[in-house]
Amino acid sequence: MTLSKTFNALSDPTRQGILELLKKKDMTAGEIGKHFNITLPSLSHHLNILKTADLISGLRQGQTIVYSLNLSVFEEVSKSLIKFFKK
Amino acid sequence: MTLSKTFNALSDPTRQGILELLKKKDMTAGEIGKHFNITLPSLSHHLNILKTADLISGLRQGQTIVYSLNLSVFEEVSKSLIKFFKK
DNA sequence: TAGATATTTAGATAACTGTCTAAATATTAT
DNA sequence: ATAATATTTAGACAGTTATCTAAATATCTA
Repeated sequence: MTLSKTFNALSDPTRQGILELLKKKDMTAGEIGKHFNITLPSLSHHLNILKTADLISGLRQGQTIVYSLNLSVFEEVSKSLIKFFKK
Repeated sequence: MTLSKTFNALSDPTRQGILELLKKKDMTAGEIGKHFNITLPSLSHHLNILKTADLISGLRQGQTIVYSLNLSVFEEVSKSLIKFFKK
């Protein structure tokens, strides 16, 4: 995953909001959706971008899909950013 | 400046390249342009986005405009990012 | 097997973005 | 003043993106 892709995934307010929510706890798509004024298909689109950037994972549990942060990737991205800014 | 705006400014490979160059030394638009296969107007567009995001400054010195990193803003953004990822 | 619930996929559309060429502006030198 | 150099601004265009509605898929329950 390139740094550009990651920055792009992070550059949308809705996606940032999704990540902020998932920092607190894992949530289903429906639960996440209640926090934004967009339709579920639009939300699904954002979830897919975050998944493609490897920032989150979705795990089906019965009828719902539970989303969670990929903490290790988060850590890695954080390090890349610090490196980018500090060097 | 919002974090979204900053991420957006950072999400383009050309703009990342410009920042990498300016980390080394201040440069004029023309000097920067030599490192990329885009026209000067396109480059100017990217410089403007970085300026709007407050990541760089341009100072006219006679016939040329010398661009430099806004180091304090860079520092600040770096801290915001760390906070975003760590909390 | 139906029906209900949760989520995604498909397809359309308006807005945004990166790029270009041509023209404009600013400065310097003759 | 005129010409040359450096950079930006204006306007157009193709590709991408965020959004929507409608339909499809997956799971659970009766």
